[in-house]
Amino acid sequence: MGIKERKLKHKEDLKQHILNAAKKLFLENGYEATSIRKIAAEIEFSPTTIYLYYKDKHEIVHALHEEGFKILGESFKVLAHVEHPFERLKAMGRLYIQFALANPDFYELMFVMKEPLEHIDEDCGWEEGTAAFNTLVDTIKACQETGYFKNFEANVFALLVWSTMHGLCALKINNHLDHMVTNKKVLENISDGLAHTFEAYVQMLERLK
Amino acid sequence: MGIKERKLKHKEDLKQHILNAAKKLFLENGYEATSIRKIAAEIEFSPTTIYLYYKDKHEIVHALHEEGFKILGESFKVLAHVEHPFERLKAMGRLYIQFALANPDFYELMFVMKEPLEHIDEDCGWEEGTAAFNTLVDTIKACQETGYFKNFEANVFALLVWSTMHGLCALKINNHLDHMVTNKKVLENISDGLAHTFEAYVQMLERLK
DNA sequence: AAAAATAGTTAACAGTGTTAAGTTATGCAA
DNA sequence: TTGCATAACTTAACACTGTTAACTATTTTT
Repeated sequence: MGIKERKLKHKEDLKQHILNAAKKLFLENGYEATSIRKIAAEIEFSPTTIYLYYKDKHEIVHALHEEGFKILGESFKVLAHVEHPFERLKAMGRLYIQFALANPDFYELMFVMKEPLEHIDEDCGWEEGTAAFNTLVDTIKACQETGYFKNFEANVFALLVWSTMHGLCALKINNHLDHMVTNKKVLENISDGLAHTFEAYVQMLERLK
Repeated sequence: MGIKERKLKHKEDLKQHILNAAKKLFLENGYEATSIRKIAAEIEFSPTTIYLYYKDKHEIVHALHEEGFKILGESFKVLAHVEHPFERLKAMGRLYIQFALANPDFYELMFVMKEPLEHIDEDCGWEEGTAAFNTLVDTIKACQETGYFKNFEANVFALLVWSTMHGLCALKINNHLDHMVTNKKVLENISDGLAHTFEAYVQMLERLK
């Protein structure tokens, strides 16, 4: 009983097993409560065993961060079926917010925390993020071809759009919006859902035709 | 020598003394390296003494977070001398970025981390943040009176502006922009300085007249 | 002078990431 | 089959973290 069937034949299996346990704890209890020791307990191995498969905690959290991008990428797949560029951009924004609200811990790992990116493959770049950003740039460019955002450099404009979305999501997730709702009437509708604010943003972008 | 002149007559003095030590360590070595024990060592007191003046670490980091708002508020004072609302809005943005880049650790404490806001005065609200946001709202309203941002609810629009600025600063500070500069030509100018991107944003806002 | 309140300390608990050294089991050559 | 090297895993420890209970020494009040 205590010592379970740990006949995971290949190394890769256990490596994945560790990651799954980490993911489970991460989703259930958040980042804070996901320690090496708890991951070890979850898979019924000694804490040090984990270091045979992952260099350090950074590497685990980086792997989780990649998992997050898989989830986001998966939800972005539907965008291929949205013909009109601006509609695609809007849908992208909605999916982004949706992802952030549904997976706040993953969002933090992917876009807020610096831990996953530091000490991991020296200045090798941030592939996942760059890829996601490039699809945004492409969409912006497509929008420009239909008359939107004229006279803007696509990359810079994409960064602005992303920043707005990220700022919105980050402030919401870190409770900075909710903590501001003392002025009851003033900000009530804002932090209710981001949907309302997002629609105003769309309206704003629409004026840039 | 070892036991220095610890004749800080009043309690408040030592409380401030602790905060100054915390601030020093915080500025020198960042948040990670600012532990209760190190603060205690800095002021040559026992770690537990700190708990006689601050309930827990949250309270200290909250006090630091307030210090940050004092610095930002100080730099915002010059805005009173900027007559034209839109010019004032632009100046505000520049000062915000300037503050974020000059005091990244404070910025993180004030707008990124949730630690300073949780477990501190239950749902009592975020006075500092709310106050700062209100001055933004006022400026937006003033802009609207001179023809800008018509048909937008001031609060919502202010949140959008803040989100963009925050997104930009947060991504920059957390190195998410720099880690994306693998596509050398594409993003070179972007993460160089935020100034360029900010100017594009101003240009964008100007079109909403 | 005795009692009470104040200020600060030591020692400990329970937790963290991480590493060096030791153990056990596995597979392979002689 | 025996002997041995290597891989897989564990135990014990280090140096930290925030935090608390219990203790001491000093000052103030009665």
